[in-house]
Amino acid sequence: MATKKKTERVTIRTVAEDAGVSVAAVSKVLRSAYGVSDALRAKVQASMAKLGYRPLAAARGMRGQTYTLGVLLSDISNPFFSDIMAGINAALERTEYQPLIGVSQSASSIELELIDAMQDRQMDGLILVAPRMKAADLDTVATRIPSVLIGHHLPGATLFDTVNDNDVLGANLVVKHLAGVGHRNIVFLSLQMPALDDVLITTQREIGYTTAMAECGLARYTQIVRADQTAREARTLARHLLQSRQRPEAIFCWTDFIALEVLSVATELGLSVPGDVAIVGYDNTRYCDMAQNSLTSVDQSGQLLGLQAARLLIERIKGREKAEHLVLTPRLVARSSSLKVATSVPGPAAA
Amino acid sequence: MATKKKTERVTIRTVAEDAGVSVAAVSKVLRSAYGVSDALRAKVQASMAKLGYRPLAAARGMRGQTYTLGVLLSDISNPFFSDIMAGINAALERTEYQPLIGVSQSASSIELELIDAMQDRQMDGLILVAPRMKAADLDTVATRIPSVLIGHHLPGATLFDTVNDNDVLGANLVVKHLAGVGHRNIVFLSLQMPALDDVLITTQREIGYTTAMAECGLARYTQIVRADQTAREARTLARHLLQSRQRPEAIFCWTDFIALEVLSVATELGLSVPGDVAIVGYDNTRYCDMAQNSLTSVDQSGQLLGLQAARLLIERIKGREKAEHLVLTPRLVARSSSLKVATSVPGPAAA
DNA sequence: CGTTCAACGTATACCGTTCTACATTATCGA
DNA sequence: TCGATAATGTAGAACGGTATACGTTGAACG
Repeated sequence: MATKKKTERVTIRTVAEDAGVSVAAVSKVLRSAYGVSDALRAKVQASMAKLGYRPLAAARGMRGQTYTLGVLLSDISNPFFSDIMAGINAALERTEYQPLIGVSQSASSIELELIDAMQDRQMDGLILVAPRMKAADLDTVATRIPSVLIGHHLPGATLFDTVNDNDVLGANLVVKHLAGVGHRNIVFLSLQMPALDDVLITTQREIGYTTAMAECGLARYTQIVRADQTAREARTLARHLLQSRQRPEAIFCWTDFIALEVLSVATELGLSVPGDVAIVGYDNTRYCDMAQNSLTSVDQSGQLLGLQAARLLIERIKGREKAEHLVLTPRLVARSSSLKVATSVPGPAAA
Repeated sequence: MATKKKTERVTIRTVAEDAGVSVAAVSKVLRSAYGVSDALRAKVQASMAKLGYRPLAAARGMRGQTYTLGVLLSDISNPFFSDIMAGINAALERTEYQPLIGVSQSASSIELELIDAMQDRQMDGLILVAPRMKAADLDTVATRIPSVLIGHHLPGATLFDTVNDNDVLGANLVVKHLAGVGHRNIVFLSLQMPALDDVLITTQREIGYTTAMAECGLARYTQIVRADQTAREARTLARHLLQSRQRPEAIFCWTDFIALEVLSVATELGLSVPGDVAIVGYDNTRYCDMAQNSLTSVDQSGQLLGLQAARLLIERIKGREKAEHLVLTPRLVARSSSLKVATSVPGPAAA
């Protein structure tokens, strides 16, 4: 009982001593490595349980793995990301891996710092959600740490895996739906980007929008406007659009949060939705289904995206070299914000 | 140039060699420890910059600090938490500390696992946001790792600091406001808890509600109903309340998200808000200000809470022993969801 | 009955820091 | 000029794991 020092930490050595085996044997059990008899394993596990031993991640990190995965989110306030996290957590539930989140606040400089920080902390793998950093930086990162990207279209990438929803199709569905209920002057409210880049989901959605408009014979109505992430700028832009002489018949927003702001501005201006203007969002977050919003949106199961990303990452950590690129299929959820007139047939309410 | 091994990692030794000093000297510079001349510091820093040296957290963790702080969130989908994170990030901006988030999904078992995981990873400090774990477990954690709790009322705690908003006052403001515009039958929609415990913010709000009702002479109208975190249960309960014979004149919800669900149900039932029923939320998240919601709420500056918590944590890591307990003051933001009749004077819209 | 070889264990170098204990100079007052 | 003291720098032992390189068995085989 009375050991010399007080509050002695339980290390692999303590366990070895208690079980009457070597340190290496304990380590083998821990890593479920080759060359351990059932008897020995049992003995060691008994000792570990008895002593309440927990391996120290820092020490493991010095030579092997840390069993920690880094998740890079640009902004936790977007409820879509919480779906992704739920999927990641579900996938890692029964594994030894622990996901830890870093928030980049949508700034590419912070993004890089954060990734460096994760690298310094010897993370075994990275899940990057809609990163904004340069392609070259991304490659650098991916060569050092197994990485999976969500919301980054680069099917030719060899250094990392990607998991995406088909954003071109998603935007396509929206335009077809709006055109189907008779709208022609459909504006796409997109995200302000430093440069148009095919890897970005917003660019993909712009492509889907433009293509679909052409396919519907509405090419001459094609109009893309862009605002940054802030509610403020989206509102200014929305106000401008809604008060202009030829007010759009429908505004399709790149993400739900922006659509909700547009809905707010329309309401303030005394416009009826969808009577005066139809509004559509993207991501089908929980707010869409609330009756005061009843926002048509595109469902892209964030949960599934997260789950698959985590699965791919584990595979990659375990040694897979060949890149995989998953593309899931979106689904339109029509609600009353986009139906033509008072023929409004709202989708079934939740609960 | 051509060293033996390829892609040699830049360690403290590489730097020492390059600068022509000892390893210990470099370490001293890193830690800005005592006994370094300006000349030496300059030399070392030049080498570090030249070689792009970054200290390995795992190695530091073996001996000293990891410069990593753990943030425990129950659920990232609540936008209030993103405000808290923004505050934490702001406070740590210019420091060496890196915050990493773990999500417990509101389950106290996961909560404990997560804290163990953070402990295994040698986090220097913990910020726990509205934890659900038992007091004893909390004490155990706090004795091992410097901890600050947000949204946990325990002004007598000696092992950790707390940062809170005055929830009793917040609920008080709401009741006074509602009573002021003539409501009497005010129901409080609270959170289902395993047991009533004064440390919980919801209990505090219940107390504030009950007290204020009594103070307003409305004791006989006092009614508290409780639902769990899910939208489903909140909706069921809301439907029940709104369809009952004596429908409440006002429903005060413990958090915005629930209030928005209640608003949704009310809208579905064809009730006018605030004409038929007033609705009030808590946290003043971004959704409150949207015109379709225009939800009266209590602002408790999550940003400030996060900022203060991070500040206190750093102090504690640096050695402060005496516990500090901050209580901030909430502010009511009245919007049209709670005004008596068509005299509705909506608050100024954003932007 | 020797040889081979898989199965099981062990000893120990090593990972990249921190930090104590100590060595070597300057600085300076008497 | 001589300690005494402060200032600066170094050597090297930890920290707690991992994983390589071996040593020892015992069973199977020819």
